[in-house]
Amino acid sequence: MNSFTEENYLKAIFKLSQKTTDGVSTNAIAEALETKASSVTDMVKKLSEKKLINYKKYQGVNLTKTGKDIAVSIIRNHRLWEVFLVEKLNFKWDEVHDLAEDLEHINSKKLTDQLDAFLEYPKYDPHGDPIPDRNGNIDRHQDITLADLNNNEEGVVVGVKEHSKSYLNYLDTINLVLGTEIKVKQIVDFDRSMRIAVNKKEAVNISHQASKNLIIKKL
Amino acid sequence: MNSFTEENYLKAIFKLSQKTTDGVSTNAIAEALETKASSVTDMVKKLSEKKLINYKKYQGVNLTKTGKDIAVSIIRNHRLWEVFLVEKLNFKWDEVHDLAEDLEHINSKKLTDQLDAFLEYPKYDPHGDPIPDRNGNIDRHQDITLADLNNNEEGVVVGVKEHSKSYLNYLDTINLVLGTEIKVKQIVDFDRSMRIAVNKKEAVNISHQASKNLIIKKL
DNA sequence: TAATATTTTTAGACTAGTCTAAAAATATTT
DNA sequence: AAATATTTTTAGACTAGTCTAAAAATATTA
Repeated sequence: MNSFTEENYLKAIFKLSQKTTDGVSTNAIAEALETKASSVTDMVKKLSEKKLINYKKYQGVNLTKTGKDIAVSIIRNHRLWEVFLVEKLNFKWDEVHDLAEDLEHINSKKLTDQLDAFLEYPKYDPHGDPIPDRNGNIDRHQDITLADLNNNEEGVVVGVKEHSKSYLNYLDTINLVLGTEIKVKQIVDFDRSMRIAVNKKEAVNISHQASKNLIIKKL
Repeated sequence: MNSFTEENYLKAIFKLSQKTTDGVSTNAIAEALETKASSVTDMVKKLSEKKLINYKKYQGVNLTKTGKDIAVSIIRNHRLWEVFLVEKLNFKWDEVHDLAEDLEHINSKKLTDQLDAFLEYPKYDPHGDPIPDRNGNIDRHQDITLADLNNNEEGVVVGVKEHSKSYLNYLDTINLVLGTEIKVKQIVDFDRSMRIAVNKKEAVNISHQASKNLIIKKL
């Protein structure tokens, strides 16, 4: 059995290793977990002992098969709980992250699989992130963002790349949720902000900072 | 915020204080939590510092108002999660304790209350234990057990006093679940075992050990 | 009430995880 | 390639929670 702390390290390493080809650096882990590099070194030695990661001094780390399986199953838990909270308990999409962060560590294959069935095998969580299936397969969807669209192109919101409360809340206020249809009306050269039509109705202005974090499926 | 460990101490102290008029002893807590008396002394000092219990050396402890509120809310969580697991995720009543033991520490008033609503405000958990309401009121039901019934008396199973997997599982095998009707057919003087009719059908034999842990409402 | 048994507390040590400060290794710049 | 900057590791200390062994307090028995 692994502690919550160990599990959080594995999850962070997994997510960081998605973004890079070679080993995940000590500093990157430290930043992700808001801890110090020296603490990371200590933990990384421990996880290496347990054969959950491969580690050579100064070389960064990579997950082993076992380590990756654990990380993915925690992510599966996290996303399923988020669906539960939103669909069944009426939480908003900006309220569920912290709770799911706790719930994800409840360690029971049976619980996870029964929850999955109860929710009718959802494919995506409330932020559009794909939910790994019980074998750990993740349906990686492509990364076109609103910022990649050209003038007059249309798309549907399928996810977000930024999960902060403030961002999600802002999207809510301008009626951008999963499934919303968007058409680009104007791209402002100066600051790369966009004027967009939301669900064929009102045209709102959205900053580049905001548009580049909105994952879109082109229509 | 309190650690899981602190919460488990509060819960144990609460349950022990139900069974006694005066202070809960160090040894009793140690036994309940399967730890050593010296560890209990340490923790008891800490909880006393935090004003969650009253403690005077060698005198045993009692919960303060705040400590009691915390303990009750954890018990509320525990029992609501048990209902969820059994009603919604198809767990058996002998499978839910350990999971609920983890889930009970997820600390969110909103989560608890939404779960309560989702489950339609259940009054009892799958073992017949009363669920405290959101104000912490517990509907203490009386303690008549099957062992208290006389010959030819009838009752309905409303709970159990023993929560071990093996006991619950045994009850299942002889079709004794919540709501089962029982009639006492014979009381064996020698070992105080009973011959009982279950749901007006088959007559089975049940030991005193087993009958005294079955909470009954007389008919 | 004196002797003995039991319970509780104290003292000091251990583990997991964290930190700061300094040393060692690696990377970057000139 | 030498000098400098950055990253990573080490060394040693701290906290929460636990333990063993011994001392102190309380309870029981004769």
